[in-house]
Amino acid sequence: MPELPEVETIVRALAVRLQGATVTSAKYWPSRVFRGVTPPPLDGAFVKEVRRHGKFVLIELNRGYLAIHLGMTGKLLFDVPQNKYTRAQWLFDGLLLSLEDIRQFGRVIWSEGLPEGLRLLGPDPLEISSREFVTRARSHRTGIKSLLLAQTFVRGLGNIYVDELLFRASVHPTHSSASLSQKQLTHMWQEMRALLEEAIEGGGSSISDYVDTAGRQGTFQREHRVYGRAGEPCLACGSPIQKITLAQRGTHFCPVCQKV
DNA sequence: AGTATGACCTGATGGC
DNA sequence: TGCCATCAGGTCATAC
Repeated sequence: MPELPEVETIVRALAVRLQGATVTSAKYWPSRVFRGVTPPPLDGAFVKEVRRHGKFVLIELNRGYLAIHLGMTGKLLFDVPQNKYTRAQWLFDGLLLSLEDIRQFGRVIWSEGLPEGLRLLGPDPLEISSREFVTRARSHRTGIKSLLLAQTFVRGLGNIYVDELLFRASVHPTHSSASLSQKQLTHMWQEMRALLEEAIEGGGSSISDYVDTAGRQGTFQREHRVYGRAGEPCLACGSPIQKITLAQRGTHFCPVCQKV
């Protein structure tokens, strides 16, 4: 479900309410999200900082790091009662935070240092320089869509925003990354920043599951130009948006505006 | 290094 | 109403 803009929206809300708070209690229900390793109770630990690391919500406590990945259907919600999809609950000075995850593709990682799985990710799309983006992209010879989806290339993009980005950059999803010109990649870098900033501004995209910590939907789905618009006219040229399967992911693009 | 495929989970939707 | 297939904001692991 959530990609960079959705996680950023969640993290901003968490930061406001959790900064400096103390964990009163923590409860974990057995589920796949822990991958066999349940975090310790954490009673008395306090929150130093909450930030986003790619698609991970990272809660830095004085004793270590709680990293939460929401997978496809994960939600972090304030003040909701426990239900059959509740995987964890934390009480922060009387404020209840619940992790719900229907499909259990999400993950909760506890580590005293920054978890290795996070350290191995590529640079943040909002922090990478244009030069580095161009250099890195040209050092691979895979298709541009699969490269942008690889969290080791840049951390935080997912299926929606990659499709939207490639449309804005007028690049076909299967175009080889190595053979994109410097000009094309620089343009893509600019569009990437603009897209993500607009999406954060809109509170992310809600297609089916995504809601913020207050249970509210995002609004950026209204601005999608190709994602979920198969068969509808391209907003630039009018030809029908095409949907194909690439790397088992639904891929939306305009066959006229996005040439190989 | 790349790509292709299936696995992991549960629910919603559409066709018959 | 029921059954079946397909699809879904994401990784992983394995095999060529």
